[in-house]
Amino acid sequence: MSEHLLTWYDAHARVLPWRIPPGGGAADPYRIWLSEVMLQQTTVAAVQGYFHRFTARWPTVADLAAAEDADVMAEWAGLGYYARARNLLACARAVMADHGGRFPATRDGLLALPGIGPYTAAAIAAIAFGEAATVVDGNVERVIARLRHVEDPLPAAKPRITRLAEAITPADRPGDYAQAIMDLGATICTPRNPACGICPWMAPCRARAEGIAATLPRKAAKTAKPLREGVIWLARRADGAWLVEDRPARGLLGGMWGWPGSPWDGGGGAAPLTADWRDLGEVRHTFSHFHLRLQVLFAEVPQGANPERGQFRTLTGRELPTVMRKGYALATLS
DNA sequence: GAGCCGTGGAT
DNA sequence: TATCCAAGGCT
Repeated sequence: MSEHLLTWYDAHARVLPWRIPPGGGAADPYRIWLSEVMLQQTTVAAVQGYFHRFTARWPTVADLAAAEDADVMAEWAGLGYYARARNLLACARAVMADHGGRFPATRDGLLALPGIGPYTAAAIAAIAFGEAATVVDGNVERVIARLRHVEDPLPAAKPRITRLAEAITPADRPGDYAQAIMDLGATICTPRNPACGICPWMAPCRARAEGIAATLPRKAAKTAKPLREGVIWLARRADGAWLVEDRPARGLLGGMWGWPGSPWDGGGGAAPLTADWRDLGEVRHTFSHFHLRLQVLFAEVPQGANPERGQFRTLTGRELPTVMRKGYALATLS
């Protein structure tokens, strides 16, 4: 069965910057690792530019390990899930300090590194090191649920789906097979309107036979996102610098810069300094688990301004996470 | 196991 | 406008 999928992949593999062609030569574990971390819960289109900028600025794992934290966080800004960037640095430094500058060549060895979980470890082991490790991402969950007619809802069905995926993972061409089954999910076996008519696995697919392919996999119902509200204060000094503060190292937007603000509980708060604050309106943003509405207050402040919190920094806006960029855009465009 | 953790594009 | 969801990991 895998032969059929690989034949399809040989003809339809997408060309991506971090990918080697089907049957191609040795992959660079650093580039595979970097791309896989960036691609966690993130689309190919969103990753492309970031991957180019990171590899141009830090061509090797040694370069990245030696980088300043703030530079890496600023380069990651806008891509989301910022714990990935913190773990990226921790992982690069662990590779240098504990592994002689080379990534572990096995799934189990990779799994011990920060930011590398079951999926990413299997992907690197298969693609960069030729280990017949089984990748189970969202694509594979969907493909296997349909192929093997798994009606139990996710995430409870994940262990069973993993076992079913392992049972059909071939020993031949592990890296190509891993990318092939994910490509199948991304381009043919899609969530809404799967193109079963041109699928290389149409014949063995049990959900297709039952006529319920598009309804699988089933998923547990999600809870509604609550609305949180707060205020942010954007102060621009006479020299053009902006008042920003370092957010706590962990948690939401951890390690990133942000505007001084109230707690996001609707209760208001105190401005970071006394000034003639002007109401610019509001910005809205949706995070993974809540909606946010922020009132934006803006003030021009003198060069000698002495705020109670934060530091004045020269900004382009691109160093900021997206929700903070929205405030910056409101202030600079008005 | 379940909640936390971003963002932008598609529908 | 609301929802889904994309090469998940950590606690």
